[in-house]
Amino acid sequence: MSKKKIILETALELFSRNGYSTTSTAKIAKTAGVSEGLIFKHYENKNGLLEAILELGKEKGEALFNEIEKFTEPKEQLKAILSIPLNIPNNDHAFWKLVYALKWQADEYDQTMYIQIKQLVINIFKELEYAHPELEAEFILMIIDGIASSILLKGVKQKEEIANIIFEKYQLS
Amino acid sequence: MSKKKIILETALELFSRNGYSTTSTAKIAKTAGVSEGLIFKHYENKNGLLEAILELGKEKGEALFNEIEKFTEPKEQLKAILSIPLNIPNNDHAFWKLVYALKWQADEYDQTMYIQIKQLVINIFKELEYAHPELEAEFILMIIDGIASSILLKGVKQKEEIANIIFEKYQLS
DNA sequence: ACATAAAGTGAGTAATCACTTATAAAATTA
DNA sequence: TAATTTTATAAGTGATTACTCACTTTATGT
Repeated sequence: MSKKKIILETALELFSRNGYSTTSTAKIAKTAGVSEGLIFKHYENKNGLLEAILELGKEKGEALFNEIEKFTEPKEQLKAILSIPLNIPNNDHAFWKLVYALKWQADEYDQTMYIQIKQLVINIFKELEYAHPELEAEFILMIIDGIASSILLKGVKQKEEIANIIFEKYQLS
Repeated sequence: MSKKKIILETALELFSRNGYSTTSTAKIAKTAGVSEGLIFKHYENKNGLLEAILELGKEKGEALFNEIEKFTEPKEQLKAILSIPLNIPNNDHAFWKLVYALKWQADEYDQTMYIQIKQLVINIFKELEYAHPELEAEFILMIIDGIASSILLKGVKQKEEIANIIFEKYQLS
């Protein structure tokens, strides 16, 4: 693995575990086993390093989105969406924890992914002829965020059982 | 208001808006209109200042808890619990935003409030003869966290309508 | 009124911050 | 193989960090 990649992965790990602002470039360099200057050769500044990490994660989000659109039945799509936080791969754990933590720090954060998936959920509820598709979509995205937060922070043991409870409430089982 | 109190309120505001670690004691002093040294006279260090803020908020949590226990009917208690995030007073907004942000930074965070309220919800679901009271309790606390996060970060316009959607799903309306 | 304590200040402190620069080693190209 | 570019380092830079210290002002109790 190139030193450039090592820097990125080390930074992701440290940002995720200890927070962006409390992680110094000196710490990243030492942990990654490179000189501090190299960080600024490859990524022009600390924020550039963060953006490179987030850019890499965008592909993960889009892959997720495409996966859902494969399903034709709205109920199946809804099941897939509700299952997203329950199926976060261990590899992506650090990335999503960082994303969720950043929400609370930055003044503005990227909502394109949120808007995209919300529209998808609205359409699903329209097809299912719910009375208030927009509200139901907003609500379900809150639930998903709640589940994701719980998993990322505390770890949830009984993922299957939690999934069943949601599926029952939306008559998807 | 005493300068000690002004420091505390200024710090709460800045910690909440810009994050704990990115808020310097110099910035707090300047914003509060006091000398930087005074911060350390009243609160032994920066972390002590944070703890004083959180300590003050604990009472708010306990007051909330007592308010719920006043209800005798389990369904009414559940309604009250689900309404918590929807009824956060504007005054407490900064405090709760800080608490939620800190969850993602600190290695460990105080879970006593969570455990307390979880037990309350478990008992409610037992009384309502749900099949899996513990799981249902865990799930509903995830929902509450999701709603709270959404309100604190984005602000939710249609709080009433969101409340109705949840109440319908739990047959509380 | 006087002594003691508490509140408050402003100029320090060493350490750490993100970032730069000069220079060397390694890889690539001609 | 020689020239050139890329990768990497080590030792800096000024600015900012949390915190201290010597000192003054204000309040309090007898």
